[in-house]
Amino acid sequence: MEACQPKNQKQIEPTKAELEILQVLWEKGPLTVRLVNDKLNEFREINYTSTLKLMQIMAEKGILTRDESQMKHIYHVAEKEQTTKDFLLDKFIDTMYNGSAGRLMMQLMGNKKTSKEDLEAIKVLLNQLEKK
Amino acid sequence: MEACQPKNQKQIEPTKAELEILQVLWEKGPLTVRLVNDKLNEFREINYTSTLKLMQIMAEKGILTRDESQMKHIYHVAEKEQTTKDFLLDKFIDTMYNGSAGRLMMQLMGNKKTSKEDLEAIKVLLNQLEKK
DNA sequence: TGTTTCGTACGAAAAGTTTCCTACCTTTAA
DNA sequence: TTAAAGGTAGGAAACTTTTCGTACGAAACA
Repeated sequence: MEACQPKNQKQIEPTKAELEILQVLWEKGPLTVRLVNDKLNEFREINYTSTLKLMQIMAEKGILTRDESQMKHIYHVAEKEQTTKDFLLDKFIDTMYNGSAGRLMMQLMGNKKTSKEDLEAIKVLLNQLEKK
Repeated sequence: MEACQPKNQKQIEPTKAELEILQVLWEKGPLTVRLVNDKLNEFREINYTSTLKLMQIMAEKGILTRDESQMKHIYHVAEKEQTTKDFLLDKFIDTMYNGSAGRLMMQLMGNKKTSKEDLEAIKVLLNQLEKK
């Protein structure tokens, strides 16, 4: 079987289901399909072969790579987690805040989800950035 | 024709194309299909009836309401812009940062998209929040 | 050694989303 | 008063994404 070539083009945008799988792999590191599927089933019912198929497609697209040296293939995330997250964050900011990260910040600061600790940490970071 | 009832359930998640339309309406306020379509065509080719259909579907789903008193129906966003954005932001934080707004903050602060002015504004906001 | 369990591969059905054709009505303008 | 322009409605085609059935090979085990 051929090695899976990542398409040499701009960042690939994962679908919703693909993102679920990425989350598992980001958290746990390289895994077999079985283990990914078990994890997914903690949240929702999903057939083993469905997860398999999805991960095979992701490998074709170049989102994942896999180690086929064992019978149980091991799937790895192809891009660095941070690279993908940066990309998705940018896209989110573009569509939701006209590309202004500041506006997103504003919304976050007013958000109940931002805790006191978060705000403290931000202050520290701000000071660090300022010194440079 | 019946008034369009928003489905009485949890927040509806707009699709990609629906979000495009929401963006136009958020920016411009209530509009006819024609005007929304014109705006969309500044970015990409899209047939008038496609936009019409989409907006009709959105009305059915309760994402939009419409004023049918004129022949040219006027479409309004049903939810407050901020409500929808809060919802989408929450979802984004959940999937990308395990629900921690702080982590998103951290990424933003390190991001090239956050300008000096943004950082300044954040500092001001931080101080305001602290005083309370 | 047979049979059960666990793995991959592949194709296609099912579901969701987007696009546009066609029909038909109203308004506008020649 | 007719033709053209512009509006809505509805259905179906096209495309994308998700799900799973079936086939078949390898490993585990009785």
